[in-house]
Amino acid sequence: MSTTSGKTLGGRRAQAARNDEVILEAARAVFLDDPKAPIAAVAERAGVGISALYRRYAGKEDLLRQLCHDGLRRYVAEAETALDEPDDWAAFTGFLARVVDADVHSLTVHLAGTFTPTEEMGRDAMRAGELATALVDRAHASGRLRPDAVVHDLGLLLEACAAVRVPDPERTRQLRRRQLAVLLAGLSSVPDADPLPGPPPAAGEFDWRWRRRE
Amino acid sequence: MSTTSGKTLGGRRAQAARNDEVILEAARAVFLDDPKAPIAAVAERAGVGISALYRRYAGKEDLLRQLCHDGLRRYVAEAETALDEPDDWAAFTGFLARVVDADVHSLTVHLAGTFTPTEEMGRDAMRAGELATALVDRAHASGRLRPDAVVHDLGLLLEACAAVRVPDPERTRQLRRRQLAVLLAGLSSVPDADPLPGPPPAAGEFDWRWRRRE
DNA sequence: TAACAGTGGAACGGATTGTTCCGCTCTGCT
DNA sequence: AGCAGAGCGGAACAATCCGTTCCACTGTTA
Repeated sequence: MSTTSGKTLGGRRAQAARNDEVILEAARAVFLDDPKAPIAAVAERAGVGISALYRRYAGKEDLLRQLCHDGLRRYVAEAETALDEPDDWAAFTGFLARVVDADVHSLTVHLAGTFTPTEEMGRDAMRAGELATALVDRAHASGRLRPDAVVHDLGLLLEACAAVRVPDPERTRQLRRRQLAVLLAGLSSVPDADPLPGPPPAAGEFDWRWRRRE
Repeated sequence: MSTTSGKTLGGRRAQAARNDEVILEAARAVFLDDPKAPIAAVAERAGVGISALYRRYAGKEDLLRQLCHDGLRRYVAEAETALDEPDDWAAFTGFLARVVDADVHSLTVHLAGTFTPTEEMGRDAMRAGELATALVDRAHASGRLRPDAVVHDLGLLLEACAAVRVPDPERTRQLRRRQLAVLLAGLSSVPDADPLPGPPPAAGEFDWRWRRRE
């Protein structure tokens, strides 16, 4: 299976191209499960040698950064998709459901601090914040979101869902959906509800992970 | 400051007795923050040498086990206290608030798997389960808890609250209270609510941590 | 068939950490 | 007063883990 030159690659090249995918997928799975897993675990899971990894990424930090950036882009993409939805409340809940399903939170927040971020990531993170605010504003406008909920309550909510984790991934997804349902019910407007306690979560309070830890 | 013999200990003995407390407190603080912190971190935080630790505990595992067991007993004690409360719903919410404030969840579930448990811990864990069930039953009886909530939803709830963590402990407590308020609102009965999705959390699904991991 | 991209995996060096050990201090008792 | 030893600090040790490098090998491409 060889071509003299050009597009459809056979044999070795194809295998290499496929490895690009396999490795990224393995890395995602492994680091989602444990943010400080050894890099060898990724190679093992991908069914490749360590060289195959180092051929593609300068080091562990590089891999983590790319993974995290991908997650961030996914978050932005889902938010943009959601903003196309005409129904304000459905846009809000649909966005959250998709972000929770994709475990974007573990990919972004939980990986932060393990690498030095790029400028572009900073820009994307800012954009993510704006989009989230827009979604929350619309949810407020719909009257279905309780008035004392703020944008940064999303951080709490996503953290809560990401914290649910059992060995089986599919079961994890189900339980997270349940958790999300409870949280959304709790964030819904009801006639005579006690206001949420304490100063609401503020801007910088969840970014502390981004400032290098270990 | 010396006594010929007897009860009020002065000097060295007193210091040692005080260290018992100081060390346990330091261990609690350190391991709550990071379940796999090095044992030296505990000594440093307590302001003592490593010897002071090894004089009291056979090893790291011993310390962790004791810490976890203490947490378990605290859980049981709070549950028993709650069951004395006449108001069913107040008993339920009060229990959760105290358990969340004391961060009992991090002390028990998050430390499990780092040591081999004793039989007594097994018994206490079982008792904890019974008490929790009693509290949930009473909450159901009060009509304030949505009918499709089950005991093991408490596991989800506690996990969600324990997941909230910022550098400042007091602020962490505030944010957890807020999270708890949202979750309790979500678990409250409302006339025409969609049922919670998915198979509800079941008995063995959160005990998986107790079966040794790393 | 010669060069080489792509790879597997052993090997290395540095870092981390649980535990032991030794010497010191200060107490409690005679 | 003086001694035996409880209590302690912290260096030292051994084991482990992990990121990265390196080299031999394989199949492909030209």
